[in-house]
Amino acid sequence: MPSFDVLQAACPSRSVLRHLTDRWTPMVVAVLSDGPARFGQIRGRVEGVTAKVLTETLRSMERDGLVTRTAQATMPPRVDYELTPLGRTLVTPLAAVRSWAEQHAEQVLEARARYDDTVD
Amino acid sequence: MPSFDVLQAACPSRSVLRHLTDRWTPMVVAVLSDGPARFGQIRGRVEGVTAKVLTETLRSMERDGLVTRTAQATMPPRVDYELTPLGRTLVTPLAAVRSWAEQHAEQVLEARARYDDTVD
DNA sequence: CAGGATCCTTTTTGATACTG
DNA sequence: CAGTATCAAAAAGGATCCTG
Repeated sequence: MPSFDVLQAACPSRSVLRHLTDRWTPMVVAVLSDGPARFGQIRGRVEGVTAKVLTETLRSMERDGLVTRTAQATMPPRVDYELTPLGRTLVTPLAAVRSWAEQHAEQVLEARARYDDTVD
Repeated sequence: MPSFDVLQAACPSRSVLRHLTDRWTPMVVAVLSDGPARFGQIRGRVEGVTAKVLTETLRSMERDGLVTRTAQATMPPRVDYELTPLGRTLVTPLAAVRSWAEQHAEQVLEARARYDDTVD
């Protein structure tokens, strides 16, 4: 079995890492970790995403095998998204990073203020 | 104490998360987790970064209080970077994501192939 | 060696209007 | 409702040349 290494330029794991760290991916995973959700529900919880970008994010996640998309051709339409088993293995790692951001935001903000203060 | 939530548009933790998921940040953290390193060493291990972008990444990390920068005004100059205590708390979470990317790259690649195959 | 300064290309993200 | 299509803006990233 090949060993993947993100430090290597040509390693495919880089494109995987890239997607995981897309702007909205960690948030979408956070929302879907609570269970399946409809497009509009996701959009409502992830403040600030536009429909277009959310669609792109979900499409990319679907392509990578992280979520499933179930559409019902009713009127109005209803589309449900759900994490796949693979996607679920991502919940913990991404939650850790997201949680780090929330729990250390204060310290980072202070560090920035200090840095910007030292006008050197 | 305020509660930070990345799902909220105006929450400062979003900009923190944004930086953590910058293209090169997880890789730089991975390299520095082995101990302090010089600019050139980091650049050598993180394949593909240009000096300009690596400088920007390190500067941003320094501003956020994640690394320290120690310059020696010798000729040629020597600059060492090292994770701060705060930066060190980031090693595990980021390593988990990076590790996920490496360990599931194969599955993701397969999922992509399947998706692209289904030309629907 | 470690960068700063410029210029430029690519990638992402967003605003808006429209549709099955 | 859940998108798509277009257009525009911004941001990130990169190539190249220069310097203490």
